[in-house]
Amino acid sequence: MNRYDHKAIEKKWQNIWDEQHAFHADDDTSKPKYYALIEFPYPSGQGLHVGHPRPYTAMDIVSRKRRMQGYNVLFPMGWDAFGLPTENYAIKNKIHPKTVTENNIAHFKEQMKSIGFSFDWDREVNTTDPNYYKWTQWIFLQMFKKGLAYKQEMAINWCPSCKVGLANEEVVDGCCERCGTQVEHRRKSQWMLRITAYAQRLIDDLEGLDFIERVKTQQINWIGRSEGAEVDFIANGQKLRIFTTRPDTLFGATYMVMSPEHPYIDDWKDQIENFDEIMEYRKFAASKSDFDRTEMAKEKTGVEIKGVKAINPVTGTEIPIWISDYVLMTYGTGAIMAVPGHDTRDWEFATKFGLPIIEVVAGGDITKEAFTDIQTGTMINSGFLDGMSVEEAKKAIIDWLVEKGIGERKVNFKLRDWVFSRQRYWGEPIPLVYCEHCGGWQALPEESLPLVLPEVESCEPGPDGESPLAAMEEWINTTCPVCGGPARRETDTMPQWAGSSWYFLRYMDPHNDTALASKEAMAYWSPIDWYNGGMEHTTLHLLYSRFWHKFLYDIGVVPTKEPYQKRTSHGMILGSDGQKMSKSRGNVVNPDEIVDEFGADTMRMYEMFIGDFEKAAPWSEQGVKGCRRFLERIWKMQENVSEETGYSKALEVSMHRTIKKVSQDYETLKFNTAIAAMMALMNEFTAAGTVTKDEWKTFLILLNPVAPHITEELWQIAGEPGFLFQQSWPEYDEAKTVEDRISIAVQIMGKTRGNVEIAKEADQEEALAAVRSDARLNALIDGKNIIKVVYVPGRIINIIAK
RNA sequence: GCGGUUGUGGCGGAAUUGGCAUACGCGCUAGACUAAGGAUCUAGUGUCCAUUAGCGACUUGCGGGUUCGAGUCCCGCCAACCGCACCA
Repeated sequence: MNRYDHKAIEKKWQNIWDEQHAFHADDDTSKPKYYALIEFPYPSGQGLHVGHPRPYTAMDIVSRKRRMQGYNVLFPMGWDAFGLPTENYAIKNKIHPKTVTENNIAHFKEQMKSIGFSFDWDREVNTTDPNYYKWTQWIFLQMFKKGLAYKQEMAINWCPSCKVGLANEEVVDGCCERCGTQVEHRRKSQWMLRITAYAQRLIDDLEGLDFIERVKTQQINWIGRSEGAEVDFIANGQKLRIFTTRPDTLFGATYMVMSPEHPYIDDWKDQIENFDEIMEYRKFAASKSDFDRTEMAKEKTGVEIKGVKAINPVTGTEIPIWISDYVLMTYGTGAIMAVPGHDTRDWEFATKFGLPIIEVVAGGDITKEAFTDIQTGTMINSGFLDGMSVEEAKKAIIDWLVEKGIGERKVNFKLRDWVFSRQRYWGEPIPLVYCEHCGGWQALPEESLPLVLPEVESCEPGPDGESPLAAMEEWINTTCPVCGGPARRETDTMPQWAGSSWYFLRYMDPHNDTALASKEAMAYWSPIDWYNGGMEHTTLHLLYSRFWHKFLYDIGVVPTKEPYQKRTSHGMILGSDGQKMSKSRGNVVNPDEIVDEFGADTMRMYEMFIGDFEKAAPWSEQGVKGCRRFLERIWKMQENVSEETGYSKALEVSMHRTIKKVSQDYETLKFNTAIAAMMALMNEFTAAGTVTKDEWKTFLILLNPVAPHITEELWQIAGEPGFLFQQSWPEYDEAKTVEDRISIAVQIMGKTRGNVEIAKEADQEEALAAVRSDARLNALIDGKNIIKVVYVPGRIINIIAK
């Protein structure tokens, strides 16, 4: 027996798989299909991180198992390669981002190959490839044509020193990450995608999908549907519309609050007595993010608008109008009615500024805090609503508002439209031109796609924060596709999210140049059977891609309403100090070193054994060694395989039980317990001293998805024909998963006092008899009156005796 | 703050979903083999008490409750982690 030389073995099998295109998915419609997907990575300069292989190995296990179960499996890989870090790296090192991307991809690919994933490399996609982003642009154009893409003024983070727009991530404590300058908000006209038009469907269609619950609830909460009403107040003689979820409390509205950005403020400039103060506050609010502005714990700030008043439409009372940063222009109507008696934020605000608080729902003590309970309260001080429950009052007031023509029922969503413009180079060009003559934005003809990203000398943004493309006059100046006159190209690019919103469709038919994928390929492969990814993508990528897919469904491009049938999520791998791995903490583990020293199979196994797949787990070098030891013991076991066939009597139950356990655990993300079960079986093999050929073969097949190289090698050494990865998944016999005689726990008065061995199908009488025949246990109940016996077959017998 | 989640030995974690808490692995202790062991094998290993011995007591973040029986269900606390819309 040779020693276990992981390097030679792994290289050997990886080459064989490559040469044979062993994991290529045919469009073979005679077999049932299985589409397993993991989120394609952003190929960063740091290379693969030990966190990446965790989900990849998990879905690789599922894919390898499915192939053995007779499925035609699509398990693809690609690159989500546009984005900010590449561009910043390119600027800093004066290398073209395309070159940076190519290098990073080559590195990632080599690393992935060394881990032995069964990806179908013939279907690799790359979002920065013009043949790919041609279709990203095509989808955008369809959205534009359907009115789902529109331009709007939006605030962006602006570093006045670097003269560049910043991503939220590049803003640390309100300052620029690179130079530390205080970040300002600038308004800029941006392309937006109307995801809000799909808000209700994005909630409704979750039903029937096999997504883990926390993903569903997180998406539902993010979309944030709330039912309420819009009501017109009269402010400074004109209608000022507000949204409220508590129209029942209208009688308690003692003042109004507007967002500092509300356009009425400018309209009222001449009436407002303290306009300068208002403008100052607006500037102050603009320096903060929405996140900071809405933070509950912070001290409330605000300014009263002097010189203008509002009228409460139900009481006719004149009330003051304030501005405050906690009211956002992006939610509702940008103005609220404040009911300090029954809203926590309003209560704090009113208390701080000495505004009146009126109780309109009885049941709490509004001198101490706002009473917000909607179940138990009764309406008071509310005219015709008095005596009603909150629920009844909501209906009654909305009917009243509708009748008077000053309000209506309204459903609002927290979800906001998607800011789709970036003033950056390394992204898909937006295929639109602006034509003065035609008076607006015009779509490029579809035949002219892709609109290729022009070569630039430098991808640094322009002096006013415009896209680097804005400096390319030759490229910008073009002709209008409608009138043929002069027109200018859009210089903003798309965000990285664009390419990742439909990549799973491209895998179905990656080389098609007449459609994003053929109808046949999509009909066969849709939907994705299992998509695993990080929880951090739940409310952005996962939601964005569902939105795009629904749009494509509406225009008849894709065959299903939803892209993903099943969604699961993995936990993060932390550094050995329990902290998130990061260069600055110095706790990053490089997978190459693990593969080199211990082997890919060891690393794959350790990443699956490290803990609950869905939870974060800290890396441990000792744990890696433990897995390596297990593989060494398996390697040695090859010497103890007999010529006998079938399962031996001594191991029969364990074999069936382990097949059952491992088969189930691979389906339910319990990879750690599947491996534990195989370790336990291996311990039994060791204790038995020898195993039959069939026991060995079954064991190798079960382990193959986790450790594909060593098992394939051992299969060959055992002289078995064919490749291991082409074998059939083993079956088990349920009846043979339990011993004939089993041990059950005996409790007396609820305390565990011992065990008795009984037949597996024994009834309560027999179980009790067994307890009686055990002298020690019997002594505890002898002479006592048995009041109650609880017998759970196969588990426990509990005897209550006095 | 809002939303999502987690809390079990020295460590990673397991527990058929209300039924023998601590499977499996790591670490540790002792022994074997050895020139050597940071290799391998064997045995032991929750805490406390007792030790000629156990039918002993306690234990799943903290405090209550339901139940024959609670890590699991209910109520109230505490702590930690993830996301928050231009990172991917």
